Amino acid sequence: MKLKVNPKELDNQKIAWILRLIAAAYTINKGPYFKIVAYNNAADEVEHLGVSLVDLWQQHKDMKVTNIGSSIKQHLLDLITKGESEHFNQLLRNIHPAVATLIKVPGIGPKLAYKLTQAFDFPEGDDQEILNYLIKLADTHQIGKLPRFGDKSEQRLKKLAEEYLQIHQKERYLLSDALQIAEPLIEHLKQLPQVEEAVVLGSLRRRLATVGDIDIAVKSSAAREVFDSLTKYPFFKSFEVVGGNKGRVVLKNGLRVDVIIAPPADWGSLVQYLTGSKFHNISLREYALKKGFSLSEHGIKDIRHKKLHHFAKEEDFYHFLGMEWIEPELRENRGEIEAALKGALPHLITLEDIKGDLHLHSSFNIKTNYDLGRDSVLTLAQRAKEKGYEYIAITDHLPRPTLSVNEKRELIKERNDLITQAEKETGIRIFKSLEVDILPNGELALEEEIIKLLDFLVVSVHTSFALDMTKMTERVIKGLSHPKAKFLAHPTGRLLNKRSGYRLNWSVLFEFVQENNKALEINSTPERLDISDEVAFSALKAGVKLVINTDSHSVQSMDWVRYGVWVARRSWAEKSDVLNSLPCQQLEKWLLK
DNA sequence: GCCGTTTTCGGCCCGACTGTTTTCAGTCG
Repeated sequence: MKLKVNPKELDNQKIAWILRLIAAAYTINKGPYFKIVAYNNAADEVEHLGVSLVDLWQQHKDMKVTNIGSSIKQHLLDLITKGESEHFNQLLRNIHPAVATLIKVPGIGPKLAYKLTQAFDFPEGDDQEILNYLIKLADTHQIGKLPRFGDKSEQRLKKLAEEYLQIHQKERYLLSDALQIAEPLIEHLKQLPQVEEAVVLGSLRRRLATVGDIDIAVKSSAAREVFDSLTKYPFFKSFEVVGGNKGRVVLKNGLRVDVIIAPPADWGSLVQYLTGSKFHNISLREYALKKGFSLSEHGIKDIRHKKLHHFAKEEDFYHFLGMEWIEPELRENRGEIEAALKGALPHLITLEDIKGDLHLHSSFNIKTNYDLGRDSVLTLAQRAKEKGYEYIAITDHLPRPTLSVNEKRELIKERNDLITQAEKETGIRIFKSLEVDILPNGELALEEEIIKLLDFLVVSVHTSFALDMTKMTERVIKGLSHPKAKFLAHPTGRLLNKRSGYRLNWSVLFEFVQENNKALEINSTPERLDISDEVAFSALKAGVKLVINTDSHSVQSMDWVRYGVWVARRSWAEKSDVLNSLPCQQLEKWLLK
């Protein structure tokens, strides 16, 4: 096959797929093992980059990306500039295009894909066409005739292809949805006398914005009894599989939860292993190997003395390797192992550090074209008090632009009186603010006479998402330049599982925000979580300050702040990086300056 | 092909599962 791409469509997902295809080509051509590993590592890296690789290299030509050295970079630059790479095409010359589709299917690797395309006359079409052909081959029992293939392989391949065609579009769960399923189940399990502890695992424990599945570990020596008791869980429907210490529970809403029972003596090793991330664990094993240890879910093996050390506590697992215990949110292979060895891990911000919410919508009828909140200013303030906050900001959307300035002024004055009243009643400091649209030309959609009546402004983009990166960056910077604009809300406009958000030149924006004493919001709305932890991580490196807000339209959603705090923790944020962890007086110095 | 607390050469994670076949290759998380 020949690889020809449209450079404009080269997003990270596609680049990663191409790198995996090259790794597959090396595997098929029996190339050196280390090159296969290198290309796969490069693919992993690109997939987890968080910013577009093409954008990155356009902004900084000599930007270093881990696991992409001079060689791979040159080939990728060929793709970006010319739409193809001679080196890649050379490697792919004996390989049928269908291989590129087949290796996307989990369960089909390079060798199997190659064998199939050698044995049969695959079409050169899209994924659907190729996989339908594979299904047809299985149905007509042609695969089973191949050497070292039988009925079972045939059925397995058919099932894999069908699942890919169906499930492949399946959305990942939002973190909030997964926790709503997992947390009550954990509580149920913890109440059993045979259960000492129960925790979520994997990306759920690391608090990723979205998770692929829900896994729970249970510390107990009585696997049988634990599984029996699960049938009494109110939302239990059936077991899909149970065997030994593992079981998959189907809940009444159809969702599946994997439960694994670990004996107390090995709890630490198992939970460490199953929390991941994969890349954290690989790095940890590489480090351990240099010290003569081999790591697994069973414990730490001393290679020379062939002795296996068991760990009841996860902390002890890390301590044994000579490092601090690492918070799950940090386990993404972003330097946490080096930091843990030096005793230099960040002191991550906690939920208790948050002193107020600076992005809340009230039910005050401000005659806006957008949604009103459901609860009054007073109700929001009372809830803030219950949460132990010192302050909040009421940041309703703009009054309709068709209203006259006088009408707007009357509305804002009426609302200001209401806020002052609620402030008196609750003792919570309430800032008078609005969430102001940044128009496509960068101007704010609100008159200066009205802005004067407010303490500060939250600015954000709600229209014309399609501007190119440079124009969008100029737009938000111009919007943020207003002296009263303090932070950019939901900076990329992304909606998880729905839209990817607009692109910004991050280094330019970071520099502006940092130099002008502004901030970027981590929006805690579960379907936003915007900015992402990857972007926040780079923002903090550039010295940018953050604010963590809920963008609540009701009192209930004020509790979403924990999701924003988790994003911040995943980006290594400490209390001092987040402005709404400041006590009220200090916050005012920044906000009202 | 890439990397660096064995740092510019020498090494590159671990165990389980599956299917097919008597000892392992391929794939995954």
